[in-house]
Parts: sequence; C-alpha cells; structure tokens
Amino acid sequence: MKIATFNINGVRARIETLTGWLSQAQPDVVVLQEIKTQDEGFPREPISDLGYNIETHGQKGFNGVAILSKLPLEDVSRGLPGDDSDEQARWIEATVVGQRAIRIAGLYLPNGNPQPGPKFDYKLAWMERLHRRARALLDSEMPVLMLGDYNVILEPRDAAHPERWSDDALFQPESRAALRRIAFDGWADAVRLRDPDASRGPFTFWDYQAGAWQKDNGIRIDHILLSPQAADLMIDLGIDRDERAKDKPSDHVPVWVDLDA
DNA sequence: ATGGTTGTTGCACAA
Repeated sequence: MKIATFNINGVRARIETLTGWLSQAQPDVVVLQEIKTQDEGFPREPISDLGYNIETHGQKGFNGVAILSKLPLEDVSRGLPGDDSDEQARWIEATVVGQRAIRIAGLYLPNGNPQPGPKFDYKLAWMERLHRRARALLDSEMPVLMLGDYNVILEPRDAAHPERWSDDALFQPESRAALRRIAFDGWADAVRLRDPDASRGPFTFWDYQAGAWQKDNGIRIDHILLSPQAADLMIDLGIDRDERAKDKPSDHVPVWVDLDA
C-alpha cells in the first residue's frame, strides 16, 4: 500500500498538477495540506474520476487538509483534539482497510512566523496537543502513519543553508525540541529509517523566491512518522523531487512510503 | 542586507 503526503498549496489552483501526479505515481492513499478551500469548493470530480474516495476538512482561504484513498475510508475524524476553540483546519484522521487496518493521520502544523509572537505561541501550543494525540495513537498499537507538513526543520542537515533559518519559527530550538519529544515516544522518521547517515538533505520544499529550486536551496519539513507496527511494514520510500521542476508546481513535493499491507 | 513568488481574497495577508 503506497501512502503519500503532499502540500498542494491550493487544490483549486493546482488541480491539474495534482491529477497529473496521481495518474503517474498511483498512490493508494494521499494526505493533502493547504487545500485552501472550504469543503464545498473542493474539486471532487477530477479526483474521484481517478478512483479515489475523498474526505476533506477545509477552511475558507487558508489551511485545510484532506485524505484521498482508493480503498474505503472508515472512522474519519476532523480537527486536532484538545482545544474546542481552535477553528483552524489542520488535522484529519481515517482508517484504511486493505489486507489490514492502517490508521492515517494527516496534519498541517502551524508555520509560526513571525517569532516571537502569538503565531509562534499557537504553533508550540498546537505541538503540545499533537504530542497528546500522538501518544494515544501509539497506545492503540495499530500500524499508524502520522504524516504531513510539520513546518519544522529538525536538524541542520535538513536545510541547504541552516544558518539562514536561525530566526525562523521552523528552526527555533523550541520547535525542534517539541518535535523531538513527540518522535522520541517511539515514532520512526521514514526518511531516516531508510538513510540514517545522509550529511545533507534530502529536501521536500523549495521557496518560490530567489531561485531556491534552481540553487537546490531546500529544506525538509514534510515528514512521515511511523508507529513501530507501521515501521515493521515499510518496504520502500520516495520523495518525488521531479514534481518541483514541472509547470505550476507546489513549493512542496510528495513524500511517500510503500507498506506491506 | 536585500529581494525575490504564489494563492486567495478583496484592495492585504499568509506562507
């Protein structure tokens, strides 16, 4: 079962980018971030025409997440638990039943810039709620994938020029420590599971500005975390870097794992 | 050190 994460940066503006990649990559399950539309504006038909079931958790203008799946989606839940007053659409969960049941959690973690400030405070508070939910998912002892745009550069090797991110919310010690605390409970970072010793990269995001793609000035912020039961099933992993060179690209590229499930 | 881009929305802001 091939499961991917893709920050599409506006699903209506980039529907052809998305369907082109879906047709070529043939993932079984995809979590999308930054759909930037309410549920009723989501372009369902071109995606369902490719054989996908669709569950959305949208918001007007910003944020918004979704799950696409060729297999049935069960027990869908929307919104990160822990703060009923939080109206930002950044979290969706569902169970995919193939040979076995896999729990999928798709997330769009707050950017947090500028820091310091209220947006950074919201990011750190959101990460504390994420930690609680992540622990509960591990406690389920199911195979779980928690994947999406984490908006955290975990280590210096996750940026082409880490020193340029020193004042950015994505690379603050507090953001990095919060993600380490979550992962340390037992999650495997799929990219590092496969290649623990890379000295630089691989990257998943290149800014639209200042020729970042042409200079390979990227960062790795789109992560796939695997519960132990899911890590045992991992067969393959990939980052579809070539998508960044195509027409009308997102600033992020898809990251995927293939599971024996 | 600065400026560089894109989507959605409404004539700015978020990334």
